[in-house]
Amino acid sequence: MVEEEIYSYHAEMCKVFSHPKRLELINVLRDREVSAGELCQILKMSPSNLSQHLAMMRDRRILVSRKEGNVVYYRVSNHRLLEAFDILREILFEQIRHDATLIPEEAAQEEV
Amino acid sequence: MVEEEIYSYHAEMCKVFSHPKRLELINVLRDREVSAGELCQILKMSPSNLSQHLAMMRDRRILVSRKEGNVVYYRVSNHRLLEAFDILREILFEQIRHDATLIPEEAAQEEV
DNA sequence: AAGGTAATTAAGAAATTTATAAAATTCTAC
DNA sequence: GTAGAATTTTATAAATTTCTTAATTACCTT
Repeated sequence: MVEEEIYSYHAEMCKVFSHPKRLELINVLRDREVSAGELCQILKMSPSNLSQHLAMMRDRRILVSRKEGNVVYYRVSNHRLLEAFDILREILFEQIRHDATLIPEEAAQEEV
Repeated sequence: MVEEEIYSYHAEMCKVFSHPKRLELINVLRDREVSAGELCQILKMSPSNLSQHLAMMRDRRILVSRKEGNVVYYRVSNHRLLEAFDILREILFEQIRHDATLIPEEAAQEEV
């Protein structure tokens, strides 16, 4: 496999993280398996739209599913994904904290 | 800041990783500062296209720049980003290795 | 097998992202 | 200040992503 191809697959994988609802979904599945129907309610999305997001995440093997009767359960395929998720989220929080100190009123509050 | 908003920012940040050239760019900047012009050559991109990618990465504060004369140098703002980068890349490699063992010829080669 | 529920698929419109080409900006050196 | 190099910006066309609605599939219950 060529270097260039690897970056393409890597980018495809990262596209999973580039939508707020998909991030929320991953966070919901952090420590448990949840059915498509429950996910609809939790994420407040239409079954159809959710299903499309689930399909693309399954294609890229970020999620795996298990069918029980009529119900399909989803879970995260590899928990190291959540490490990456958390690192990026922490970096984001650092940025937000840093920005807060640049806003006079908020910086003043911190000094209290 | 609302939970929902955080996911949106988080997703915006992750969009940086969802393009193969941007990933390659981050990898080039892993351990050094490089000018826009050099990046053009290394990544084989037009100055204009590269500059647009650099701008969006700077907007999201994944990169920071420093100007010296009329040369602009770029570097990664936070090295923890590379931890996330590497975790995702490793997961990708695991997937590729796993797939290889499912292909008869390749699996046979591994047994040699 | 008929009806109901859960989930997926398909089709199409709207929004976003990406790449290319041309114009503009910034700085250096003469 | 004019010419030239490095970089950025603007405009726009092409490609991709996202969401909505409607149709379909899979499975359970009676």
